[in-house]
Amino acid sequence: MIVTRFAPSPTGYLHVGGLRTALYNYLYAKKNEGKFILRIEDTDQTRYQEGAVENLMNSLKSVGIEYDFGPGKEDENAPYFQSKRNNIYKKEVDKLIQDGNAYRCFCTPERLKELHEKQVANKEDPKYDGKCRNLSQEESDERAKSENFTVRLKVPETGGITFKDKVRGKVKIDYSEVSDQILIKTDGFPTYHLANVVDDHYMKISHVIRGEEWLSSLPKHLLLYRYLGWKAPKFAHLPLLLNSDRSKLSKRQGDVAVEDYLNKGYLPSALLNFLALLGWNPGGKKEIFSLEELVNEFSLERINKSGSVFDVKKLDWMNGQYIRKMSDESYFVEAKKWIDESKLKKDKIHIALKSLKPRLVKMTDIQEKLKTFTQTEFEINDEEAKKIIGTDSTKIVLKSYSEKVSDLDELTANDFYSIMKKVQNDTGIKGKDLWMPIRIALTGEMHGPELDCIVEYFGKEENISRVGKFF
RNA sequence: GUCGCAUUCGUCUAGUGGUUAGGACUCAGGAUUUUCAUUCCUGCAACAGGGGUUCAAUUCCCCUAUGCGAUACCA
Repeated sequence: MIVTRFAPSPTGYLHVGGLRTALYNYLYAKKNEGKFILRIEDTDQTRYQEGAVENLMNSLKSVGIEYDFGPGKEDENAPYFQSKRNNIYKKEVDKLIQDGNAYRCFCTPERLKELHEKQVANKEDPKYDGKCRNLSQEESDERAKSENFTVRLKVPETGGITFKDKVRGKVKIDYSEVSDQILIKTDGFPTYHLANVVDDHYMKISHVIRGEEWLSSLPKHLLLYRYLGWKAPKFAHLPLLLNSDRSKLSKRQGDVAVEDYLNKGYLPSALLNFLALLGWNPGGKKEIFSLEELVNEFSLERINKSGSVFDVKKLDWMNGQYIRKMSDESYFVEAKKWIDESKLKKDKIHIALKSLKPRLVKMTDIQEKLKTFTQTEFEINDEEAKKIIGTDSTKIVLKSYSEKVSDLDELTANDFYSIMKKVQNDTGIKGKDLWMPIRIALTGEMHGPELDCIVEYFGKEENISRVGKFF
């Protein structure tokens, strides 16, 4: 049984990099008919943020990534908050200490800081010097009664470990590079390393798919599995998402929160598609994939090794593709979330919306572009437009147009073309000189949606009144 | 500093011991469109550098450079 998990710490919002990690875990589980778990890693009390968990879960939900087990979906492996699993960690740590694979450390933060500075100054590897490593059982027990202490992992002094990563292949790290990691903090909470290994074991995680920043600490994790007598899961370390200058994707250079992108009018499906292809691809020339297709195509073998730049331009393009690909019905539903319907003519709202469909990059663009239809007063700002609207030829066209529209009972897109034909015949004016005056008189702009949509939207009376102002 | 990982057009990427190194985004040009957008076509543009191995290396090995990550009582 394939079981994967996404294990974020609730420090604020869901990062797009986190979403990609979640997505890969989800895809791999679903592809193999396994389970996908959400676990909240909230062992650092100092970083706790009000509402962060809700925010995280909302973001996941709104992009359509659903977990099989996790907060609110408990099974026998619950709870899914690390802060509520302390008794489990305690038990395992006691075992580690008893077996001599971990030890209490009574060093103060001050001493540790001093040690670190000294090592850096001497150009030594900064790592714990092992002062408390060989304390006798009696001394350790005795001091534990009155002193604060942490618990450290006893890393072998010699040798090393070679492990296989599903993405990187063989990686070799010497134990001399690995410090005696703190497993339990003075406040009694476990560090990531311990909690992670213990939880992954008890939650029967088969594949750990996580960011590359964890690759270097894998020896510690593997050591824990060994000391605890557990079989380690398979590991896949993902390449990082980068800013355009190739630094780690950060808030300073643009949006990183999933909710920011959603609020800006990127469609969840487009965001997921885009993210999926950052660091993975199925090999063909196809680029647009539904979530279902991603599930079918996904494989760990095709994950790239190097970091990828998050290019918003490409996301923009992809979002546009998704908007255009939508059926009109679902597009209307989506579009209505982004507009103030009361400003539009109820019976003609779909005419306006549809004319905008090929013109949108993000759903938020719709508000601005709708102005063509909603504004009742406008000034002509474009110099060329001003020139065109003032010519005699324009006045002739508009007058003729107005007269012909007046003869109609109703003005539809179809009528519009036959009317324009007549205007052309009567005035002898054609091409740009014929069409542009109508557009400018109606909208004040040189550019915009298809004229027939605009004309039909406004209807007979408004066409006459708008055009009438210019001759 | 040390250790680890990485390196194909500006960006995302495909690919191979012998290829005109392919696609997508961006950009430029063109076609369609009464405008803009869409759509379509064309073009620009890459195997980090140096050594090996080999008849042949972008592809395999080593070194260098560069980038990133780790080196926390953060995850």
